[in-house]
Amino acid sequence: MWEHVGTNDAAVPRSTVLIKLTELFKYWFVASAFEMQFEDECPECSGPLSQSAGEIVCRDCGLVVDEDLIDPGPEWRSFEDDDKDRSRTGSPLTPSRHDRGLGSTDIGRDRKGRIPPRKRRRISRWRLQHNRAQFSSKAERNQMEAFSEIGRIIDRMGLPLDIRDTACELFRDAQREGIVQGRSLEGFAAAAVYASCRLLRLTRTKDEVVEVAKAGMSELSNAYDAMNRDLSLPIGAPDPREFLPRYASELDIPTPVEERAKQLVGKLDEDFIVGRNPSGVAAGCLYAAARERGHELTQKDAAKVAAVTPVTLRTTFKALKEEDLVEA
DNA sequence: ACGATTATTGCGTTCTT
DNA sequence: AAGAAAACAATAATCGT
Repeated sequence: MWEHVGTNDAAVPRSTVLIKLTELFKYWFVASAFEMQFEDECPECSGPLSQSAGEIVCRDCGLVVDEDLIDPGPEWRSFEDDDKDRSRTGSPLTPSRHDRGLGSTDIGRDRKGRIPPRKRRRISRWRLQHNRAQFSSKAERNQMEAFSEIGRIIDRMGLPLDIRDTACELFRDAQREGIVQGRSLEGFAAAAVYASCRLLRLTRTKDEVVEVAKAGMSELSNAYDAMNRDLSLPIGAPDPREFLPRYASELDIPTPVEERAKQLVGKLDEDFIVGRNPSGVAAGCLYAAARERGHELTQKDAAKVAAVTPVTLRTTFKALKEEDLVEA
């Protein structure tokens, strides 16, 4: 729906005449269209919004701003690498389907029992063979398995759909590189989700993914490491700041305090941060900022949302005190 | 296997009511 | 004075290399 703006030139045929009147007018038009696209922000944390299936959620705090929308339908954008082909014929290309949504046919079941038994058996045999014929290789079957697992994880974690799409793309790439061989399929599904969260700056911890995934921690790590290495993803160590919006939202911490916490993370010595649990650092700075601004927050609660102990929170709080702006 | 970080537990101290 | 919260210390577990 929003992605339509600016990509579909044919959608504004009547305006084009007017637009040509002056260059100025043209720029105004483009600017206002752009603004319409992005003017909405999260009422709670004023973070960016994202549209998932049937609802609009905040990318930072996960607040559901609007739901039960009309499904925007197929996304008319190209999923090819070149980004050139925006053909509007044929079925929509969906990356989360093993065949990209092309030529899928399902033979339904007879729920009402109106088809005579003889015919029914024949139909059921058709279905079986038809479904078998859909997979020309083991790889395709694996891909479908992985995609459905990815979709399940995304759903359970309440993540936006574009995360799912890039996760599916990542899995494709991994498969093309042949690194899935001999490793857990579920692990790769989980790893793809984790990696795309990292890529799109919606960082979650591995633990959070493992909790809902079918894969265990070791499977995820194996797959993720392999992907990171062989696909050379541009992912470094997670920045503590990436956790702040979510934690702040869960603790009902006002935005200015969260901003202060972000600032504190930035002021922290780089040597201190490396090798330390980023979400622990985030919790420590959040706690420090809250105490400084007189916002009620105990170490216990702050540590809890970050899934660390008060003791680890304290180490960064202590460093904060020793180094600079935070009073005892 | 090793060094560093974090978790766990227990306990005396400080702050709040 | 009582209870909660924060600080401290020692040891076990875990992580990264």
